[in-house]
Amino acid sequence: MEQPPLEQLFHHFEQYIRLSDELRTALALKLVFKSFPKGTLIQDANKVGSYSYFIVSGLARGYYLKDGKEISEFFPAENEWCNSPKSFITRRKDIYYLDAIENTETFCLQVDDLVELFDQFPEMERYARLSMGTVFGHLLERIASLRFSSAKEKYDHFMVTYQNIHHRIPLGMIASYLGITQETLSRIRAQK
Amino acid sequence: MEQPPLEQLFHHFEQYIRLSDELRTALALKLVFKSFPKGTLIQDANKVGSYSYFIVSGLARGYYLKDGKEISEFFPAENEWCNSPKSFITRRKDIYYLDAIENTETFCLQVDDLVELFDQFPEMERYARLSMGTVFGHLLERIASLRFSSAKEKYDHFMVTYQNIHHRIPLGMIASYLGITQETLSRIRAQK
DNA sequence: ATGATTATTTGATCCAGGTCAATTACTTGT
DNA sequence: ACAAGTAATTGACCTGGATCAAATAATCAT
Repeated sequence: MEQPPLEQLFHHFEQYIRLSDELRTALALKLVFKSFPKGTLIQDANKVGSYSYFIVSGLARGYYLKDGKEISEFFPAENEWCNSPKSFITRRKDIYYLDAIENTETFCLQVDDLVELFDQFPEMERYARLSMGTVFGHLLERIASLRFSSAKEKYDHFMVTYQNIHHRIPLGMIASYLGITQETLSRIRAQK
Repeated sequence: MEQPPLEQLFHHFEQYIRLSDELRTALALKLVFKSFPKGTLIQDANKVGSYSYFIVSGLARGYYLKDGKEISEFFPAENEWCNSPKSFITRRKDIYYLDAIENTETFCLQVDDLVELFDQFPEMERYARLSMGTVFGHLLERIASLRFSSAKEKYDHFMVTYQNIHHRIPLGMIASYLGITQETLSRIRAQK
């Protein structure tokens, strides 16, 4: 196997904080490189999600089951963390499954190790706060977009916010993400 | 005027971190007590929202305008922070207005002061990270609830998550929060 | 208290998008 | 390359909730 590209992850951190050599070393010791082939389950809703995965390459999906159907909720891609947020924070089970839409390479970090890092490196707290702020913004955007009245408006908004990766996500998943049926989405796409 | 009830705010902090005397003093110096009579604007979307308000008593509302109509987005109440999240973080204008649904008493904190606190007190970073986690969970809940199929389901979910304050929020605001018309909400309420 | 303003309810009509069903593309493994 | 499974499209029909309109109830200022 290749040398895992830790530099990519470090670069991500440095968008928020300056990484000391000590912190680099500590991170390198705790991160485990892990690959998920396309279609594989990354996180099972029946288990506590004690891991967070930094995606080096590939594309994942968070979803839950409603009336037996998979409802897609988010699509973490390269340079984003992928986890079951509530489960990771509260250390309890939550409703979210995660799976790999594409072959996905990740660095895996255990919640206990993260907590240790928080205790040892105050700048990690800062990183967490600032990067959460980014995700926070996305969530607010998402909430606003979900209330766009028409299916077309929702789809248009999706195409803008996910312009880099929308073509990598199957239609059915996009439909459930938008809260519309795939038939409707298919028709919206047709009439362009 | 009464002595502002700083203890209430300190108590809130202590749900996440232990407050040193130094941090208490620093907070006390930076927080400004401010009241908003019912109906008053707390934050104008045409200005950068450089303040965050900790609500001591009362009830507020975040909303934005869509096609000239007010769309309610969140209802911060006692012991919660009230701000225009994206504007506060990015220091740019955002779409959100905030107003007081009831007479509302707050402690006001300026973003620059908060940044100073982050630099001086690492435990403030931790507080921010942990309390953001709480709000994060609420947002995810909210996103899930917005996709409940029927208007009735959405309303039922609202009644559960806002069980303590739902009776204090006018029907029209609840309707826009749920993304349905007030007529529909009125009918749902009638048929119980 | 009283009129004026604002919020809520109730009724009638209509359409966007859901459901059900069948057909046509794509994938994927052998 | 082919069969089997999965994903996307297309068609016909129907319903939940939107819209428009008007009546009633609640709140507020004087």
